[in-house]
Amino acid sequence: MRTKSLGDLLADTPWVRSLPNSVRERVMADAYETYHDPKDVVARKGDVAQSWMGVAEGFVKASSVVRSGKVVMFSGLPAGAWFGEGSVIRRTIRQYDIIAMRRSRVLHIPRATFRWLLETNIDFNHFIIDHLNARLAQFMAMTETDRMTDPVVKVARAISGLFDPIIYPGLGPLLQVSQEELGELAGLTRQSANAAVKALQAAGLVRAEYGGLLIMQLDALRNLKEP
DNA sequence: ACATTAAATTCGA
DNA sequence: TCGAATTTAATGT
Repeated sequence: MRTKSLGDLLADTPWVRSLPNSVRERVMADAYETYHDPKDVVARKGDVAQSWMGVAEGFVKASSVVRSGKVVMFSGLPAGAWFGEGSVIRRTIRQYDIIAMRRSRVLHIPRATFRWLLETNIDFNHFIIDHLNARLAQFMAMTETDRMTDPVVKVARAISGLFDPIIYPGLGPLLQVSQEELGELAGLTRQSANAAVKALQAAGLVRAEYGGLLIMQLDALRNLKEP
């Protein structure tokens, strides 16, 4: 796999691009990266947050294990996603486990640098506000979807939620998420997720591939309503 | 839960 | 380094 340098990756990141040169230099100097194999814990629930993180390559998830032992995935984080600002802003511990779902490369902006950006740069503040706002909307939609919709709509929302242009910019049309993972994301068993994928395929909205989905009609997935 | 198929990895030349 | 054999992962029912 061909890999870009840390500097190139940062230079291609939207919020970094909007920074003035002098500021960008410090960000580049302070940033570091980590690599993770599937199932690796990137950050553990309960740890003190040391950095704000971005997925450069791969796919990670934010999840929690509830008492029954069941895994609840709050959010799938594809390449391009930046996350964990909550714990960094509030100087508190992480609320979720961050786990790599496949081989992943994660960029880190140290807490001090992040806070300095927040305190000194207006453009960065705008970015963070938009980001938090988009995420809030996403979680509100998720709550709503959670209670009232049938499995096919749940899965459609889970998929389209991964393509939010503000939170996850620049994703290609093929989503490498297994049906098992899709089930975790949508709060369904793999079996129901499988049935839902079939239904979406029959409707021509996605194509099922081994280990992933080809997204055919993103808007239709977003707008899908209960039957 | 089980059977089938795809992909990834190992192993022998 | 090639391809067959084995193991692991994902899917369909």
